[in-house]
Amino acid sequence: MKVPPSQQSKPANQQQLLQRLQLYQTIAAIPHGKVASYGQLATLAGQTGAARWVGWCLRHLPKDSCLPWHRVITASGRLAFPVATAGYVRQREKLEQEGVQLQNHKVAMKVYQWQP
DNA sequence: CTGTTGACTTAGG
DNA sequence: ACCTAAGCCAACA
Repeated sequence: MKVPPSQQSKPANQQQLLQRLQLYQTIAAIPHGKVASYGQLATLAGQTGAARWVGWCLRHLPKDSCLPWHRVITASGRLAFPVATAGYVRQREKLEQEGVQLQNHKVAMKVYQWQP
């Protein structure tokens, strides 16, 4: 059965946009001085198992975004950026600025991980 | 439409 | 604790 393009115009695109917005909202909810993992955020945003998608969204974040992207780290407590890269340094500075200390390039998740 | 890619995760060795 | 392999999802060529 054929459907005119006018009627099958998809909110699918809009739905995906809403998913991203919900992700942004979730990230914005991370308290000052706390951190969350990619997988954790994916789950909270309703996209369980989409940790890599979260990474994609952050990479494509608008430059003027005010999201606390620096509070997002890997599940093992490491920063997603390779050590000694510009991104790593920026994120680490912002975290330490909030009182989140790193030891051996790792964050103590037991202490700093956000628990909603 | 199929194949790659990546700011990831988890289970095994 | 570190390395590898496989799984995961959306975006992109």
